[in-house]
Amino acid sequence: MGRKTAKRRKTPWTDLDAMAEAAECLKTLAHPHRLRMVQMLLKGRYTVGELAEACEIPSNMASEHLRLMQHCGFLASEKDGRRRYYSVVEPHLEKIMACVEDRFGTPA
Amino acid sequence: MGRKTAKRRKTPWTDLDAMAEAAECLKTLAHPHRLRMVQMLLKGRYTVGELAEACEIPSNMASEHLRLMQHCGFLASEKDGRRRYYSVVEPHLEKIMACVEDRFGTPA
DNA sequence: TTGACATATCGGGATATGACGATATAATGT
DNA sequence: ACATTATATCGTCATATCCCGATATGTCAA
Repeated sequence: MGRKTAKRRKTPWTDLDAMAEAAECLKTLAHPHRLRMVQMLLKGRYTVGELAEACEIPSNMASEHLRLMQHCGFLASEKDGRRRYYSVVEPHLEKIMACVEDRFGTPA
Repeated sequence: MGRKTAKRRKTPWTDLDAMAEAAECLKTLAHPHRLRMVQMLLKGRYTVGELAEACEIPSNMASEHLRLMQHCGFLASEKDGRRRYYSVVEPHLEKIMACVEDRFGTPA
């Protein structure tokens, strides 16, 4: 008798569709201002304006970066009056940022 | 007397130049075929042709991807006759790929 | 030397991304 | 109601990236 129900895979590697999803997410992360935003948001909640100031960019651009990161599941946001607070919801970001800090320098 | 030699930093975050370098590296990684190549190379040495076949792309494109990854310090290569073997030299790739596999699916 | 193979490089064309100004929406204070 | 603040969206331009065909380089085998 042959193998029962075990699926046969052509290669032992993660399939290319999943790799394409992963690439999308990594591409979203791969931007200096977005990296700083994630680094900050891993430590606490911040508004668009606070993140914009820390990145030295106008707030409309910060808003756009945050929209991208929310869209790919990294962040969530919550309104408070006329401000909007963003925070991290993707748990893997912590490990990835730890790698980045280990390789490219930890703050202070 | 004040603090001795401790450097004062404007922000507690990794500076934006370092983030820009990190972003460059992440951007290089953020491609489905390059992700698969790294996944394979973390398990052993492969030639351009083997990597190209596994990614279902022509070998000239594989060569280009490998050149990019070598240029940013991820890979090294070694010639053997008319073939060229690539391998991983950046130690952080293992952890990052572990994150990717954890989030987007481990092979088999 | 000739031909086949493995890899690398070059040039172009389509598409994606980033930055920016202008404008829009929404909440607050007077 | 009106002005102000905080955030979001839109259109555009410059640039970067991706994919591909064509071609070049280097190596081996006959």
